[in-house]
Amino acid sequence: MTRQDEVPAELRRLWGLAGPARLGRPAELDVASVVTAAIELADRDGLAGVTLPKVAKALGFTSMSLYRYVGSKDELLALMRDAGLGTPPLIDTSHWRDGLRAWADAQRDLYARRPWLIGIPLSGPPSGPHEIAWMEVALASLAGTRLSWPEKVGVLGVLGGYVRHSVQLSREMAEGRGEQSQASAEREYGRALATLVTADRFPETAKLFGSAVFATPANDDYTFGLDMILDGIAAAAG
Amino acid sequence: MTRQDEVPAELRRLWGLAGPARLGRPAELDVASVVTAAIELADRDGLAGVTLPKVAKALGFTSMSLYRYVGSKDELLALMRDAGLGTPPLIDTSHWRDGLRAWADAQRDLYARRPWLIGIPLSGPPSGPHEIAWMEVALASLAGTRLSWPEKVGVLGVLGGYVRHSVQLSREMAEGRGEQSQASAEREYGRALATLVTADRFPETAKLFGSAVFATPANDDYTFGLDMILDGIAAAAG
DNA sequence: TGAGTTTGTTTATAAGAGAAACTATGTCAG
DNA sequence: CTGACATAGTTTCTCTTATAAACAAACTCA
Repeated sequence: MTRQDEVPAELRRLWGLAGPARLGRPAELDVASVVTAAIELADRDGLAGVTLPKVAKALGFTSMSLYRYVGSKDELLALMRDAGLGTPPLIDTSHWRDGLRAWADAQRDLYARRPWLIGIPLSGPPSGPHEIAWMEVALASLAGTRLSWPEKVGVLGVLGGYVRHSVQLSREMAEGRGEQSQASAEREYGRALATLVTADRFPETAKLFGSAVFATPANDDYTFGLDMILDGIAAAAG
Repeated sequence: MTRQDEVPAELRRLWGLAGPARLGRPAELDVASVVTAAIELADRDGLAGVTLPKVAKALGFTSMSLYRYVGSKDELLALMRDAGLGTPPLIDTSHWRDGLRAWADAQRDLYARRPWLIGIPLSGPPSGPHEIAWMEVALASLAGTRLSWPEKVGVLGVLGGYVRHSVQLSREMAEGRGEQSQASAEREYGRALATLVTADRFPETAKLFGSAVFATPANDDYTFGLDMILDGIAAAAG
């Protein structure tokens, strides 16, 4: 029955256990509105565009009013993260490999849609309802395997970390090819770098730079890496 | 011969291609001193302790003087990252699996010694001399395999991302067990969370939370995950 | 109706990033 | 040897941000 007392305020806000106080001046705002406004800002201007003053202005209030709802900016980020994750899609978890692949793909799509999610440093174990819902799907996929709990956690870490990392990387590369002016700057940067990475000091890397890897679409790389990890899991989980 | 002209200033600073100007007032500082001072601060106070005013004070100069050497704070962070990586240890790269494992372990040690390295968001492809030296070691390990260049890059991404992620995670857990007062707070937090993660909504996660995973040392998990990834690479690389 | 409570605002502080103008100190050409 | 020029470091200034403290406004309930 989750007694609402004894639950830290931070968790209560994460799980939406607010319950409007019936004493005192009635609230015009609530946590959800604040978080939604912040997310809209992040969707438009990226994480750097999210500041308490800006969120407040978007809502038509002063910065300080937000502190009645979020405690600190870091907490706002945590709330944004959980709300931004949203409810995971329905995934068939009867076969661990297909389940995990679908899970990874869904996360990838999500990160592509909300790049700023990656920018929020995850501090602490998963604790928001959506975060845990995602975790539940992955754990459900692994339920049939003979992995121990710590091993399952390890698998989640590898897989989740990979998706994050992969999206972040392909994002950076895409930015490089973004605008015309920046593209040429990036090209020049690459050429200058190539002159510094000489074959005598860095033989393999020099070969790599000579192979025009950084021009290929990163989609195949993602699939390759994912399969690699799934193979690794297969070796451990049977 | 790496013509120093045409190389962007940022790269020139990263690679130490300064060459003291022989015209005008002689410099009392240089990039290396600034970066060293910043790293000392980071080693002591973490990344949050690194601000331009503080670095400048540590050197006995004003904040603004630093801009003669680093361009922006982000660039300072990039310089710190490369310098903080340092030269990779000598690693036997004749067998890819042993080579990669040693590479991963070395990175792990490094991150343990300089946790703030993980906090610096890596923006853009590897471009500093040390960063590239590390990459060279990993690529050298993979030289004997039949992987394509994009596949090799994929392997590096998975492995490097995993080490980062793993260290970051174990670090967070260690912080949780840090001080006495915080430990109890953390415990209470965990108990409260456990009441929210009910078996009806999150059956697998509830079981996980009931298994006291978060008390185990994370070292085994690291080895497990690493082996898993190496197995995956083996499946792809022969 | 007034005490207690909650909300939003005002005001203030402290910090940081960075721009612009200025001063100090050197080289070199004549 | 002197002035033009270039480079270094400083001073001063402007924004922007997070957040604390005190306060005013709005509501409930005894």
